[in-house]
Amino acid sequence: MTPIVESFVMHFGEMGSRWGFNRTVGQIYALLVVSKKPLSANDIGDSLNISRGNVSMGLKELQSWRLVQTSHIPGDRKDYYGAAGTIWDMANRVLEERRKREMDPTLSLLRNLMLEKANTDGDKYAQSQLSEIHNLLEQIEKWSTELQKLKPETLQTLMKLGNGVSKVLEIGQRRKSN
Amino acid sequence: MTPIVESFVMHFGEMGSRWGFNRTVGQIYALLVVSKKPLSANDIGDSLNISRGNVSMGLKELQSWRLVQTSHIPGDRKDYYGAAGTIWDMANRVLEERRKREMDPTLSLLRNLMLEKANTDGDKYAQSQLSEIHNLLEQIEKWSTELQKLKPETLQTLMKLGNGVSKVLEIGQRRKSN
DNA sequence: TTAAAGTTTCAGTAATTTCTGAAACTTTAA
DNA sequence: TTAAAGTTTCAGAAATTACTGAAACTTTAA
Repeated sequence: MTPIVESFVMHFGEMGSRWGFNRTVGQIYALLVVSKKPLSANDIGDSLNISRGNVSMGLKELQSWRLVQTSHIPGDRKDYYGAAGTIWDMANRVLEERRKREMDPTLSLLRNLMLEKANTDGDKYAQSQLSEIHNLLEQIEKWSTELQKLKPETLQTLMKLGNGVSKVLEIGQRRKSN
Repeated sequence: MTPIVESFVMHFGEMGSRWGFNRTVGQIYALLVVSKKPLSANDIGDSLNISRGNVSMGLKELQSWRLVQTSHIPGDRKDYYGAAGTIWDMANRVLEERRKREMDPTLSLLRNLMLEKANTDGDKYAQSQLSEIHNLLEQIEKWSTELQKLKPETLQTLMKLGNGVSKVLEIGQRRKSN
């Protein structure tokens, strides 16, 4: 690894835990992203100095995130791995996976708790708070799911619009009420 | 704690690490959110069965996220803690803090690496990938910052619009080109 | 069908993160 | 000014999470 690649890979490793995967997984993915040609599991282990078993676990995890692609070389039984899709796809996958892990379990718990009978005054207050959180989370979840369905270009337009979005919204509102 | 409150608190503890803080911090915050009246550090420690020191650390952390509010009772020296702001504020704080922790360090590293001289062909490819990631992150960062500046109502309108946003955008586009 | 090449699993070890509890420090009523 | 009440800090213990390396398993060319 050249110094540039190495800093990038190490950084992704350190950030990994914040992004929802462990160090090794982050390093492997980073390495694949900056490698022009696909790498074998052994190549990866050698570059990163991690055990063969760990490489295998990491690749499995990345596959579950649909972030790697395998390819083959004729006459060679080895699997070769590369980063799947565009950077854009990557961001989508990460968001999606995080939604699943960070929001879905909470939404489901909140739904259950909202159905429980509140016996005390305290419980009534608690449930009202729970329901607020539930509504907010649900709205965010719905919205992010729908954003992901937009064509990347539309999303880019929207993002570039930034603050200006309120102006466009006003126009839309006006049209509606006319 | 009633069973409802307890499940909620425990769940927030478990989710904590995914949301960027540790178990205790999650539990404390959850407890404050569902408590009508502010609680003293001792109340919190007793309810959650965690050490006094740990409560103090947790509250400090929550304060750095600007998620708690202190209040006082006349003739009582103790600090009393409650959840700060609305649920909406909470979501904003969490997003903001996570942006800081999850994106800013990476953006800054990428900027540096893009300035490095690429000596090899591999490095050139790596840098081109880095720059793609950089651009995407920067766009997301800018956008999310601007979204946060919108009035909650505007944001709600936008969220409710969901997929329909593309229609409104088209209208906006048309107006522009006319 | 065999064996070489590759992949996966898993028990034990290492590293990291979190928590405790005691001690130090701070504040204020008397 | 004192001491009681409250708060903070921090070194070490406990719990959690990640990693290694060896062994088991799978695949396929010959």
